[in-house]
Amino acid sequence: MKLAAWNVNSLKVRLPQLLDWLAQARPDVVCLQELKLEDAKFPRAEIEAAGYRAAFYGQKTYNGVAILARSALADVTTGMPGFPDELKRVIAATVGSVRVVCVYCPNGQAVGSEKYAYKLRWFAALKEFIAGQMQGHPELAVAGDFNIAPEDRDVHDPKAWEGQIHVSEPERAAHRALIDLGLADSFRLFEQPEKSFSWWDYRMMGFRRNAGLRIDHILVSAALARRCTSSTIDKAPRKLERPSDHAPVVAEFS
DNA sequence: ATGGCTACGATCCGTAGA
Repeated sequence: MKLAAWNVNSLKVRLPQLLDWLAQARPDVVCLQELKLEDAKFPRAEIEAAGYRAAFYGQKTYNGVAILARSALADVTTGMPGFPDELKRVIAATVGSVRVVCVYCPNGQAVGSEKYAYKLRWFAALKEFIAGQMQGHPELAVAGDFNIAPEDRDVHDPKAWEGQIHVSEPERAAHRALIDLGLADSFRLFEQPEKSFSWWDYRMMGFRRNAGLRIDHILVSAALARRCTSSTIDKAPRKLERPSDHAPVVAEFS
């Protein structure tokens, strides 16, 4: 099974790139973030014509998540129980024996801001939600845009970013709390090139300078980690005209 | 000098992202 996560930064704008990428990469399951469209405008026909079923949870302008799969999506849930949120950030579904949780974690804007406090509250709720999901689902993946670079090696310029949003210690502690539930960062199960990132700023020629962050992750339970045969970042779509600022991350399982 | 793009929905600028 090939599982991917991609923040497309507007599904409307990126749909042609997504369809091309699905045809080339042929993932079995794809977690999408930042659809930026309401459910009535979800391009269901195009996605189905590409061979995928879809569960989606969208909203206008901001946020919005979806799970695409070549086989059936069962037990679809949206949001997190116990954490009412108007922002559409979480959708989960079972594909085969694997529970897939697709997340678009809050950005946080700036350390100390109201949005930062919301980000930390949100991650506390995510930890509880995932702990619950793990109860009934030994094979579990949490995939998406976490908006946290877990370690300095996930940051192009750790000095410049020190203490900033995406790398601050409370954010990294929130990420570690997920790992401590018994999840593994699939990317770090394997030897990886130095300076591997999944997001690059549109400004300042960020991609050309490889001035990026690794903030998109596929976290896997122990049972799934044992089956994981690769975990990579596909930079090809970031090189296209009018790209998303995020690249897809991809993990394969035996 | 702390912004520089991009997307969006509102107008030709503000909000948000990361």
